[in-house]
Amino acid sequence: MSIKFRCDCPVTSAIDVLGDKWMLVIVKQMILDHSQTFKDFIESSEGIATNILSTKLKMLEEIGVVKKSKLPHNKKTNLYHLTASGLALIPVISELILWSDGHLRGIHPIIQEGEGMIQLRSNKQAFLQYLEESYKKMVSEVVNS
Amino acid sequence: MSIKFRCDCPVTSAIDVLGDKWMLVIVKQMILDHSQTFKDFIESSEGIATNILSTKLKMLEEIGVVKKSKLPHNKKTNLYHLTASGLALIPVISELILWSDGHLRGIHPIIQEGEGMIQLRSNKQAFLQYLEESYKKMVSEVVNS
DNA sequence: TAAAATTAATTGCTTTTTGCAAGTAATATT
DNA sequence: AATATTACTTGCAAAAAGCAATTAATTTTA
Repeated sequence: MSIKFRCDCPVTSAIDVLGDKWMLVIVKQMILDHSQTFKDFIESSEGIATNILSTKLKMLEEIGVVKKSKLPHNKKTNLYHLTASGLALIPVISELILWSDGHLRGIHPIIQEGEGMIQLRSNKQAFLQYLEESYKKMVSEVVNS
Repeated sequence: MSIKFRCDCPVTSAIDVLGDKWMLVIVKQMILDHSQTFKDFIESSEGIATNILSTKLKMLEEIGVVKKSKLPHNKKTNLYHLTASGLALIPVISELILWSDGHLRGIHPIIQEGEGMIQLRSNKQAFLQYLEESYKKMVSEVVNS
């Protein structure tokens, strides 16, 4: 099924493909938690259902954010990794973290204040680079095994 | 109706309140188009239905992103303006523009390349400041009339 | 000042999306 | 060979989104 775009606005178009309850959450799990298998996503704290995960991973592939692969010796486990387009969502994810940190605590006080958030606050650019590099390193380690 | 948060992750929490087809589109219309009345939002190119606009404006108020007001001499027209929390979404909106610009043209070639996008590419920080200042100026001009 | 138009909604109904529970099929482990 | 794991699919229920029509208050115009 092809994607329906409402208009030519870049913001609206991004929301047409990523604006639902799950697409960016899955991308976040990849960037921050290094989730890469179906099981990894299922086990994370948001509790996505298997049918929805299956659908959303296909959509992420379709829009070019995620690439599916397998390791040569394992015919069962699929690996889902971010493409360049997926890695380019790191700044979007980071700005959402900063916004929640600054403006959502009033109505949702338990938002975590992890090491990542502290680093992001003090040096955004360095943190963006760290996320990208550590993700790429993880992928290369998994693929060379 | 109170908001349901899935967990303590700042990204997921932001998506719990803003992650649907309309919330950030409405915020975008305020930031980029200076939409402020019910009619302004209805007339913009995304074509939101009146019942959905009504619901979403209430949600934006509830989470503190928007404030509703009236001018003293006009009892009919409501004005919807961004709060500090709403203005703090400018970086999120800007990163969505940059991502669409760089990674969505392959599947959606008609994405506009306006003056704003060119400025955003060449000097992000200056453009963020310009958006905030011009929005604040618009509000103050409307309120002093 | 009465009629028409505008603004900001609400209501009823249909379609689409999301979510749950159960089941399945292939592969891997014990 | 039996059991467990991974990655799904299917059927059904609930929630959200969307359309069309209506409403009520206010403002404009004739």
